[in-house]
Amino acid sequence: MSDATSPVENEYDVFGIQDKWLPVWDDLRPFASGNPTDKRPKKYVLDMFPYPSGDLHMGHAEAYALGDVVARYWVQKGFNVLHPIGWDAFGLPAENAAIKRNLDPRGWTYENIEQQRSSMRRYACSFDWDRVIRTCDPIYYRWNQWLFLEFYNKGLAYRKNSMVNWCPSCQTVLANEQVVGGLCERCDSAVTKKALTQWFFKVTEYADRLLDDLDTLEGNWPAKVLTMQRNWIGRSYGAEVQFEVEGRSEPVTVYTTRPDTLFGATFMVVAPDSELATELVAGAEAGIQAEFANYLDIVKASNDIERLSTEREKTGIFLGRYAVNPVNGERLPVWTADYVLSDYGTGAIMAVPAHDQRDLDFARTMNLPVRVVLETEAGDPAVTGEAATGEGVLVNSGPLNGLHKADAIAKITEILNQDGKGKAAKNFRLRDWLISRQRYWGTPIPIIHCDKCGEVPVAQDQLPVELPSAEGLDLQPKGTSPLGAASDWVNVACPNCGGAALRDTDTMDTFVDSSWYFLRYLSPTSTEFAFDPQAAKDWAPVDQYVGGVTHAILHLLYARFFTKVLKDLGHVDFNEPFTRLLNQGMVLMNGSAMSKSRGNLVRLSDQLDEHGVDAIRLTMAFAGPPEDDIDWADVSPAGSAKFLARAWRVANDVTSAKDVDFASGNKDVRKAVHLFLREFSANIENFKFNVGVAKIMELVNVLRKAIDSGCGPADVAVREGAQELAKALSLFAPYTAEDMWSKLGFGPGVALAEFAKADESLLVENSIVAIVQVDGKLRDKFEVAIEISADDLQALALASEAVQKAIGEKTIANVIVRQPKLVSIATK
RNA sequence: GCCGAAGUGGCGAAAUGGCAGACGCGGAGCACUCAAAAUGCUUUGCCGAGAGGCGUGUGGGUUCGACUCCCACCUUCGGCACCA
Repeated sequence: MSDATSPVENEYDVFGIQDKWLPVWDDLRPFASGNPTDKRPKKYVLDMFPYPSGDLHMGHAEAYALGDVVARYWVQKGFNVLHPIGWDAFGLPAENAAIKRNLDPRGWTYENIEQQRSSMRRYACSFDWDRVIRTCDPIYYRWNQWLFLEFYNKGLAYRKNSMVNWCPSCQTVLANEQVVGGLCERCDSAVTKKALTQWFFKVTEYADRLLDDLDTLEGNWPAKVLTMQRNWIGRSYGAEVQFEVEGRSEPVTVYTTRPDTLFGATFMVVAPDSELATELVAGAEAGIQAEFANYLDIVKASNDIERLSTEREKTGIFLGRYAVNPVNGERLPVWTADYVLSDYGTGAIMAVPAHDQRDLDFARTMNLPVRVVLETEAGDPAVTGEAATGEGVLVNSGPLNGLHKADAIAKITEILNQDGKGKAAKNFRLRDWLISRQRYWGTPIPIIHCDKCGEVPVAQDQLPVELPSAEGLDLQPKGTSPLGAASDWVNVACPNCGGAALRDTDTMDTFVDSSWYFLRYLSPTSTEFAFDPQAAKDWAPVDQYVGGVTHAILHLLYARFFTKVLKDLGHVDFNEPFTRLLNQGMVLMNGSAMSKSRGNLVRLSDQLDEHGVDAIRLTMAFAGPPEDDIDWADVSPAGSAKFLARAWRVANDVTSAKDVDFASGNKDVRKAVHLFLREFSANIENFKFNVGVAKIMELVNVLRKAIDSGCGPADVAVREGAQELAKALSLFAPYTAEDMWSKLGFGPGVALAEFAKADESLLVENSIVAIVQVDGKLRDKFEVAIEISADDLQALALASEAVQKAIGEKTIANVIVRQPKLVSIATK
């Protein structure tokens, strides 16, 4: 044992304190939240759970550093904070890695989880380790299956055949949300379309609520995320209009947002891959049928990348059929073209080339007529090639003539309604969520297919439907689920009739797992509930969610959808899962995302070995606003380490005894400490972590100066400051803070030490520096009493030599006095 | 193309409409040292010897006063992208 004067005890030893405190915390368990007698108010702080693909990286380090600031802050504000962690453990990367290395995805996944868990412990994350969940555990995914059946029984899970997104490389279908710019989110292959029977969740039934409830999150979620969600849901208002088609008994319904332009329709277009197109062309002459078949082949083969290429020529063919405009009886040729989508609206449109750019482009390509029905300031669309989409007055439109756009929409909708030819309607860009996947490493869908009985849900008491062992299964992607080959597993007796039946062999999209995991943390081991309803009442919804903006649409939309369904099913009593959301930025290196192929990868473990955990965490928080990206090339972990040593020395230099009354301490130092307390809280609560750290640095500078050249290390105000410093630093640098706390004479657990309240009586100012501006420019400043009168302040300002000089020959036009802070003089 | 956000020193950044550049990185200088490292202190927007002037993407506007509010433009980034 070294004594108190040995150099080792008086030096800041970054790695020594890590080794010293880690085992102490393991025993102390400061962040356990499960004590039922805990009377502190509750707060639920949640970090997005990681995918276990290897060890933690710099991005995790930023996310968990910032999430920890929030979680630790509320603990030290006296709250019982629930801050859990788990693993989003199912999914393609594990499966692909398993195939590549010829391993079971299980082993790979659990090894990575252990690796990450150990790194999180070292990183001093303030997680409650009693509540860990892993979505690939049967005890977890059993409840995915339960939820699926809840949805199924409500009619919210259904199976249908449709054209779906297909990734030819992953050999699986993808949800709309997983197609990014026409590419597979996971592997960047060009996504194509394929007709398949797949499971969907009926998100569209909740489209209105998902959109409207975003208003309740205003101010608490980043505006950017709210906008992205609104755009994604994409609600539009318009009308459905019925067109008779010659030779067809049923009219064809089209959707339009511009029913006011109905008199300007000059043709109709149906989506080539729609049933309607196939049906209509069947009644056409043979030549057209052949042409159509050819066109449809071309359309099906094209992927989204080709479709997205800009300035693409419009293509399409005439179907040889005619529709009738319901308002004027005109015959409109019916075309098919791939610019009309089969899965939006009704898959058929009325084309008004004068007032819709796409219709105009098509009309000009195919030499179809263009008729203006809305007079605007723009030129003739047929000549300029620019559709007139602005405001104007209706012409050539019978009863609508002379009306403005909005009035015309109302009027025509009314007319159509009366005549039974149409009605007001709305549409969404949002599509139903395709949740089945043709891969192994996911939650089996708890449905049994029986030739006699059809889809039969697995009984509740038969859950979970456990994923069979991967042993002996060929996981190579081949377009159908590998589970189909597990014959012992697939072949079952129908629960209904007892006859031979087959299990559904698809697995669920892993976004199902993450859509409700925040509830599972509340009772992570329950075999009775997905989540304990009482615990949900106590803790949910999440007060503060922290995670990357990459999940701005998919995960957050799905989790919001689940929450609304669970509310309707009576399982929760709130509408929105995440009350407040913080999106942290990314960690870059030299301006771009880190990657092995770019050669700019910075390894977290290397950084931790070089600078220590605390310096890395502090650097993450201090680099800038949390929403902004951090370029690791621009920041200085060495500078952070230097600062931590400086802070540590302050605590080490304190010589006064603990448990003293601070009232006798140096007034100036005390004032600085209490001003710090006030500002620091505000900064943290407003996510200005970088400014909060700057305030800590200022406090250290004040204390350093007080010790070296002020009141000295024995003054109790220095102790007061050092104690609050250790507490505040604990949010960013838990090891250093714990060691400082120990130097100050306390037992382990600075993370549980509550902040002192700012003593406002110490912050009362009796003088202030007043400033004087002449024509908006600062010309003088001087100290004045806080209660100075406006007249006195003005007199002082005008008497100032510098002010006189600035005014010079000019005459004073106006003097504004804001006592005691400011005098503003305007001249002319 | 449409929607949105952002432009402040050499760099990361701060600033309820009221002292622009807090805090830090980097730089310069000094002290301690035989020396170096570490540490501490001073200094550091630009131009100018100085007085002083100029400065928050550009141009206007509102205001006694604008990084902050309004309009237009430029640039960068993000989202959506044939959604009728």
